[in-house]
Order: sequence, then structure tokens, then C-alpha cells
Amino acid sequence: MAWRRDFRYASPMPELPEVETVRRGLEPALVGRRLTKVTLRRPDLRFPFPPHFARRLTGARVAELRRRGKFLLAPLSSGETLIVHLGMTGRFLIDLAQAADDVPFRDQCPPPKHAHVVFETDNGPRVTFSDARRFGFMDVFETANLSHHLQLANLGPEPFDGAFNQSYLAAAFSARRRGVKDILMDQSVVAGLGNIYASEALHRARVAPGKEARRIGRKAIGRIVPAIRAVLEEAIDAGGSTLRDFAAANGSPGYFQHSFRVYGRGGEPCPNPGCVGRIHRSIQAGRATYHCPTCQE
DNA sequence: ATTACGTCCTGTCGGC
DNA sequence: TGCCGACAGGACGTAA
Repeated sequence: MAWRRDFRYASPMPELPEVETVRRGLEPALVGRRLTKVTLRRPDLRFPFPPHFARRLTGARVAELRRRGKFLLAPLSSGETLIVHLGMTGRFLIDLAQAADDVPFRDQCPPPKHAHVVFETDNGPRVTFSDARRFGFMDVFETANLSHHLQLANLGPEPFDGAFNQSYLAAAFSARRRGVKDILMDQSVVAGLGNIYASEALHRARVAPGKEARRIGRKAIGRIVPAIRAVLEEAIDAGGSTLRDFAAANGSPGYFQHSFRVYGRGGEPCPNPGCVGRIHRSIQAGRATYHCPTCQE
């Protein structure tokens, strides 16, 4: 049947690794192809679509697919760039049926629930964006001025960029009274970390998430930078293997299920070697936070 | 400038 | 069995 969910991925909570996985999965479906038809099935997501959204995309070719923090960026041959944020539940479904002929009555099949935007391409699969909670959003912006786009302009460095280092983080932490986890989730400090990977990184760095950022010592900051990179790298690798598994499994859904060391593990023993503590769940800045009070200080 | 908090949205899950 | 509240959370808007 049409609207097959043959290719469906993205974790329920897209942070940098999940967005990167989506980018890699979407690349073969979109890059180099012309958008022949764009359909909006409602006037807004988190925000209203910009004026003439569908018209500005239609006919343009997707030059490449990039990622910046948690944003997907698709520069187009028209001189504008499609900007996508997945929010909480945003996901792309790739319809593997190449042409309408491949699927009888394809156009009579109902679209999946929450399918808000449909992209048709020349000789490529149909790509559908669905987002149950509509925390995601899309925008179109002049590529030459992309760095002035409000949401992109305020993003901090990429975690893998050399600019994100110990002295940078020390400056970002100085005089800040907010909890260190809260600071790491601030997209203007570093781009791409959310609630899950901030918790995971701090556990690895053995720093308590609620500790005031200004009270984090130099040595601890020195552990946080590589800890962030390690958790993100591992998760990106897990996403990559999900994509490969999907390709190998010929049609089975490729859900991105990465396992976490502390997130969602309240009451379980701390996985750090030699630590006898248990993972503690608390609420910090309104968000569920997991850490080991024994080895994170 | 910095911080805290409410808000949006709906599917899922546990308890009764 | 069904209902109902709690929960999940990124980023914005507002207020202090």
C-alpha cells in the first residue's frame, strides 16, 4: 500500500546524533533531486510556515543536506535554504515506491496520521514529514544570509569543532549560577545537546548535573569536552548501524534505539567501573535528570 | 545580562 | 474494561 513506512527512523527525542542519522538517511532520497511538488496538510507546525512556502520550494533542486546543531539544512538551487527542526516527534518517512505505478491505488490510500508535509521528487521517493506533537518547524531563508537567520545565528559551536574546547567552556561557565546540565542544553553555548546526551556526558565526566556551572573546576571542564564528544560519537555510530541494518533487512523498519547509561535508569546500579552507587532521578530546570550521586560531584 | 518558569502538543503508560 | 492524570521535552515568550 502507499505511504509505506518502509523507511522510518529517528529516535523519539532527536538530539544531534539522531538528526545526523536522519540527515544521512535522507541524503540519497533528496540530494541532487528536484522538488516537483510540495504539499502542506496544515498551515503550521510549531510556527506558521513562511509565506509561499510550497511555491518557493517547488522546482528547486536539493544541492546538499547539512546539519547544524539539531537543524537540518537543505540548500536549494533557487538560492534559498530549507531549514527543518524535528522538535520532539518530527520524523521523515521515505516511500520506497519509486513511481505511482509501483503501488496500485497509491493515491487513494490515506496518508499516515500527522503527515504534515509531503515532498515529491523527480525520479525519487516521496518523502513525508510527520510530527505528532508539532514541536518541529520549517522555514525557508536566503542561503547567502543563512548565518543571519534568527535561530541559526544564536547557535554555539558544534561539539566536534575545535572552537569547542576547554577554555571556551570555561568562559561559558564562568559566573553562571545555573546548573551545568542546564548550561550544556543551552543551544547558544554548544549546539546539539539535549536532555539525554547532556545527562550521559556529565555521567561520563563524573560531574553532578545540578552543580553550579561557575563552581566546576578546570580539570572537570577538561573531562566534559571529550565526554560530550564520546557520547555523541557513539550514538552517531549506533545510528549509522541502524541505517545499515535497515538496508540489509530489506524493508524492516529502522528504528534508532540507542541504549543509555543513566538516562531512564533511575534506581539501577551505576555503570561506572568500581562505583557502588545507584542512579538517581530528579527534576532539574523542569526536566528529568539522571545521575549517580556517588561518583558524580 | 541572566535566570526561572509557563506554554505548546499528543501518544503512552500506570493506577484505580 | 475504561478513564484520568502524569509524563515526555526543545525552544520561545514573558517576567523578574
